[in-house]
Amino acid sequence: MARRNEHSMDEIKEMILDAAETIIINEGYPALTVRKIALDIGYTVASIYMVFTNMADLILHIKSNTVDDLNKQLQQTPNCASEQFITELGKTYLHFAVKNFNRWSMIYVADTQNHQTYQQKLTHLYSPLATQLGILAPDCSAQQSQQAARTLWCGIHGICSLHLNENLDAADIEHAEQSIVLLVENFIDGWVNTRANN
Amino acid sequence: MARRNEHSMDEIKEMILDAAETIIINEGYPALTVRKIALDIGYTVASIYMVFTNMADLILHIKSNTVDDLNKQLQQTPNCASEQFITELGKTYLHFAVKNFNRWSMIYVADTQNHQTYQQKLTHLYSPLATQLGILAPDCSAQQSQQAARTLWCGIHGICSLHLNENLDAADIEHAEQSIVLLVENFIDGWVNTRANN
DNA sequence: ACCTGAACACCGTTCAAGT
DNA sequence: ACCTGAACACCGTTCAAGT
Repeated sequence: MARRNEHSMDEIKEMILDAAETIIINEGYPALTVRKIALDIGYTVASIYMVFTNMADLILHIKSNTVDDLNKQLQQTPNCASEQFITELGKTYLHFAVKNFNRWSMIYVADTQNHQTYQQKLTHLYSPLATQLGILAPDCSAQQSQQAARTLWCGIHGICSLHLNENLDAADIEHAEQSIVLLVENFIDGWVNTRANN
Repeated sequence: MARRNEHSMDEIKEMILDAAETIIINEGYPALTVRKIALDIGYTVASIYMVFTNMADLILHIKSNTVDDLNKQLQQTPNCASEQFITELGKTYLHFAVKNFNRWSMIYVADTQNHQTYQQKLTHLYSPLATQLGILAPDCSAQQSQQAARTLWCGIHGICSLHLNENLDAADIEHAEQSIVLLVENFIDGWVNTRANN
């Protein structure tokens, strides 16, 4: 053994990330171990530390990839009138969470490694929401619509988080979706009314 | 050693829970280990398995105690007009989360051990909210106000969850509080308006 | 009956040594 | 330069054995 040179460092890095992602998808985040990754890619445990400083570093990369995937999905939401569009964004978020539950439930897990760039990615997720809220209340400042977007986004996330916490059967997903619709409709109703009365 | 008979089983159970809670408060959930608990109470690791079936069982007890404490705090929210009262409930939830961050951030962590009774405790937290929403919209059914309460509660939780995720400095707590106020006001505004128009 | 000590099968991380 | 094997310091859980 030693000095096989079968793969470049970048290739090994990719193999590790792929293997880790597969383990998470199939067996869940807690089942992820360096030893299992090493076994899957046919290298030793120590070789993983050639390309990642530690597990936290590896996990940050996976979380980052997940947020990228989520962002792409959100951007594919069909364009339509503001309120309907925001509801659709919420539904897209929910369905991503359901279909990618094990990966999704990791992205908000606190981590000492959570870089600024990662945090910015998370914040960027609801920027289309801010745009739409600005359109719905033209008199409000950019800061106000940004704040409202964050609030509503947190709300949507909270619904997904608590509804999917236990079991993700069809009935619970349906409830979550109805809850998102209710939240968005009432919030926007209040948001538009308050501006109109000023 | 062996057969000391210094403490009853119930006493040992209480000692374990106290020690575990202290570790969580001071060092965080990930720092909790059977070995650390055993060291703190002056018993062996194996003795913990005399009173708890496993770590998951122990943790469920701690989570349950936390939810009880949270519920007591919520019930002490001063009584006032419905909308204001709901806002105060949200603020109380936020401040409990801040003051008891390490314990609070555990209560929604999924667990195979999460019994029905525990889930019911979590659901019971927002029952006062349902009452108030019912008062605000007298024509709606109990099921509707229950659903609205869950939605709003999820929203409040989402705000706390995402705002306290990283750092809990004074500025971020202030932002979270403003966000809760914004969510509650707009949601209730929409909630009352929609009922009024029917 | 109460409690221990030691074992078992795991972890993440490191590093001298081999090619 | 690339990669390994073995060690280190941890985990949770179990159970025969001691008083």
